[in-house]
Amino acid sequence: MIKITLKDGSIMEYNKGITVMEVAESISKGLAKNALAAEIDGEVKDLSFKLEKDCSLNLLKFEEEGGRLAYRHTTSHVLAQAVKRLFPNARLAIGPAIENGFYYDFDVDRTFTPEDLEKIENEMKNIIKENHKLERFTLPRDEAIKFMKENNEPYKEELIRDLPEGAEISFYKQGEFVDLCAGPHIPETGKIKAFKLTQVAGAYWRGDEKNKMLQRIYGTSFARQSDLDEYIRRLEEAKKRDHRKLGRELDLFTIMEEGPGFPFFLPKGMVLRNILEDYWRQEHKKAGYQEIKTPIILNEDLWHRSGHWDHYKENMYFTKIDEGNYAIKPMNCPGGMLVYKRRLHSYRDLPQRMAELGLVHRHELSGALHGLMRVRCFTQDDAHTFMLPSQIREEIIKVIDLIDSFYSVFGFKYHVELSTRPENSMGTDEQWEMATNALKEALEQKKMEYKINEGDGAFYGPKIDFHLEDCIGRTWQCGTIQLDFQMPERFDLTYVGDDGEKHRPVMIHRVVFGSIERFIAILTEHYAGAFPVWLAPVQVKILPLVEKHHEYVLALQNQLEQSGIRVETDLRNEKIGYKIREAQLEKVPYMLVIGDKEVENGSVAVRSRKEGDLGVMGINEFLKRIQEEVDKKAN
RNA sequence: GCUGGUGUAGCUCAGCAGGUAGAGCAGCUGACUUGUAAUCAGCAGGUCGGGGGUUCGAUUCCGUCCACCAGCUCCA
Repeated sequence: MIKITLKDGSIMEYNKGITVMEVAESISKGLAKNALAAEIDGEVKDLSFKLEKDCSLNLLKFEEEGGRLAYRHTTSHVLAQAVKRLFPNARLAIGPAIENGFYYDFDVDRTFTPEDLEKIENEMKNIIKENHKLERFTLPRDEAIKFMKENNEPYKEELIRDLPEGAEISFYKQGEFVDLCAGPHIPETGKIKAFKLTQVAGAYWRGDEKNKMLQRIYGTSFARQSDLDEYIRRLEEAKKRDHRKLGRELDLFTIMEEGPGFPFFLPKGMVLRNILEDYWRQEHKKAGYQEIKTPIILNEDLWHRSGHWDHYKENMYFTKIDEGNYAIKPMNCPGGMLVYKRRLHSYRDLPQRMAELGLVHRHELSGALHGLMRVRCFTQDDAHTFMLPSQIREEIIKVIDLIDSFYSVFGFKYHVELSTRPENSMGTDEQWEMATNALKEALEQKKMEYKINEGDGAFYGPKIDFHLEDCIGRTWQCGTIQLDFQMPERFDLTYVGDDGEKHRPVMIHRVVFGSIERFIAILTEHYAGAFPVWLAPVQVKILPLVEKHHEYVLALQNQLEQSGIRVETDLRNEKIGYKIREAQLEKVPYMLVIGDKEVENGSVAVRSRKEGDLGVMGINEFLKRIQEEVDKKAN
């Protein structure tokens, strides 16, 4: 007998060798029906897994990540099986479950068309109806390679060859289809209730652009048809929030053919941008930062000294001035170094925090450009802090707190990643270890959960990245904190210690918004263009009923503007419904309807974008209301 | 940059087996003087992404360049 600890803490006894499925059946019929996989001592396994010793067991349904991944992973196998039936020449690459679905990469001579997808979907339905059992088996390495050779699957063969020594090589068989796979999977194909193939795209074998481009079919699956429908509806909803569409409709910014990746900010976008920058300046002043501005073009020699020439040249633009070679800055740090170096510093003056809203230019691949999210010039809300080694942790924590205070104003959720030393980086292992540990310690002291991104750091140091979500769940890196021992070395930065000797300061690079452009894009999608009053480019729109009210309206506009409110008036000769409709579509937070009654007793009829008609109130009452909302930065 | 797709009026889109284009909204003009999401009428608006080739003739066919979209790669 073995003892099995269930999720609720109860301990059950079973015969050794019992399968997970049998345990599930013994607990309840419903559970057995809905269970897709199981977590056994923390590892996700198939339901057919045999329990041989005491363990903890947590049955996973679609609602649990482990169950969901197994379900979608099996759907991807069904996709591969259908493709092999319809296109026997297709070679299989990989087919994992991903965040909102799954994909499978194929090497095929022809390109899949939408009609092909439809045919594949139909074949998948057949496979589901045929209800094949998924059977797991393992092979020793040489047999596994032989097996894949016989099946003419060169990509699978390569995968097996790259598996570490001693790794178990497992396969899953469903009907005539066998795939190399670590699993886990759901017991049979018939359990898949609702799926859809969503798109085809190219993808490099192993994500390396030097390798062959394969064809990737994306899809998703759900335990219920209604959930799939809801997912599709959400995607459509998200399209309406796309900042590129809203940016045009709300006249915030534009990107023209004449400047791919170089956005133009229009008057309304500038209002938003300036509010963000004003707020940023105010908060940074409070947090002990001084502001500087460094030039956009600097001599090429500087970039040799900083290491950018060796590590970042591909992304930089260059120019010539009077026969001299110059570079357009892709980062603000070298300029910041020069500012620090302009004079001697005492240990008493550290930490010194120098902030800069710096416009940087980077050559991004044309295919990577994406509205304001991915551009070729953007403004970083940068800062470089120079400090004593003993001040590192405290400074990092201060930055973490500052970033958190910004994001919470907008109600953003974020997650944090720690990126470690990349290939082709500067410095010694000791320096990197020290820097990485300092970041870790700060995160741990803050009790923050974080994911580690091996090899994803900057070339000069490790970093903590803050990722925000956009409207369709993609995450974008915004804030980052990077610890740097290299630049101070390269630029021979010093401070004078209490011993009267020169010492090397440590530096951090950090941004809060990341890029003002990207942050505005995320804000736009987050609010679906309906910015809260404190951010709205136009806060109030005054709508006179007819011409005789214009005089009152203009005086009212003046009064509100004197109080710092951003106001527009609609003096056109149109019906009130028409003016309201337009203001509503422009997502203006407040509309003031002005007719005879309002003119007579000096009031305004207030309509809120969110709540509709709020009734008549005095001008001062309205002013108080809106000013309070602005002061609170209400969302 | 790579793979696939797209490019027609300010916006959303129709059209063309090859004979130089049309709608709605927006704009302008006029009428209407209006109480919480579209008043009516008229007018104007386009080298059909750029430059080539085939053709008597190309917005339509072919190749090329540019831009955009999705994904890959890369990143704030």
